[in-house]
Amino acid sequence: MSKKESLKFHMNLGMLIETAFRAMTKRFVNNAYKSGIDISLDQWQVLGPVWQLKSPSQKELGEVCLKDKASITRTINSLEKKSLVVRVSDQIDHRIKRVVLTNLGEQLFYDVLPIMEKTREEVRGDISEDQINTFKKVLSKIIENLNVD
Amino acid sequence: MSKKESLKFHMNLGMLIETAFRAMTKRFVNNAYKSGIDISLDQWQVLGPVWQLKSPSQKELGEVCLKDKASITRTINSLEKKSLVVRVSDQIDHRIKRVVLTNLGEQLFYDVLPIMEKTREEVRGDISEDQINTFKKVLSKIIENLNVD
DNA sequence: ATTAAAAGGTTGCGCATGCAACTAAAAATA
DNA sequence: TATTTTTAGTTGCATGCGCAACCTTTTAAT
Repeated sequence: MSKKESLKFHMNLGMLIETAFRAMTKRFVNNAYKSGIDISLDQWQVLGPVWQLKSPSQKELGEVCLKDKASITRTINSLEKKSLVVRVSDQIDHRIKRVVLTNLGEQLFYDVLPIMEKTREEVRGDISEDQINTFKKVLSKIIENLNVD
Repeated sequence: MSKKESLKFHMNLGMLIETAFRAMTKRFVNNAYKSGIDISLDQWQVLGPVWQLKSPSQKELGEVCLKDKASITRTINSLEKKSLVVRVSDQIDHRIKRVVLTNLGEQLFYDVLPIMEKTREEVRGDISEDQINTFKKVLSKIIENLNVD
């Protein structure tokens, strides 16, 4: 067993999850970078739902992305700075700001899709469908276990 | 299916991992807090190895904890500020700083152990041993898939 | 022995998170 | 209608990560 493997062997569940998560994030950002696209994971996590939901409010985005409203505010700021989205005040309810994709944002969205897919394949590698399913089931179970609500 | 469940249903692998990881971290910190102990996950992740390795260098800590040396520096700063560890220059190699537990640090270590264990049990809930094993195997596989080295 | 290269740590920068306090607008209540 | 409560979003603060530049000490090369 190599030194690296031995280390991994001693990792507990928490460290394994953290390591896997960071590696996945890094790989995605890196794959995008190699395609000349500068986008962070959380920006992508927000951009997707903006495309999908068609000018959602920031609150809706927060719910779908499972993110703090403060985080949404800041991510939208970044996306706006890059001219990928714009904020539009809701005509009826002036508290609400709707987030709308620009042409540039839509373009980028379509450019990132295959990168996302490629990353997904790299992550899965040759892990069997069965194992992936159990894996997801366990993750959901863990989340459920920790959900007090 | 409740709204929350429906959301979870649509989460992809990455989001599941992220959510689970954050929930676990939060639960650990919270359990510690409820026992009157103020410690963050990463502080604990470093404190453990300090106890286990007996005055390791910061470099060694970084390797075991899978953390950036910059992160180690800052975490040690925090731990030192709390008087849980001290830095001691290596007598032979003056570049190296060894991290040593204080009595207070050792005390806290022993106090946190059962909290760690409790958190672990809460995370696992009634997930079967088999499923946990597959789960870990998949995580290791993912990490391996993304490890270029 | 002198110079060059490598190793251990620290610091600064950009970015992301969570929490709490705050503003403005809308809804509920009296 | 006037007042209170709730809701959507923003901002400030503390915390953590990763990367790159930097300092100091040690090791390697010539």
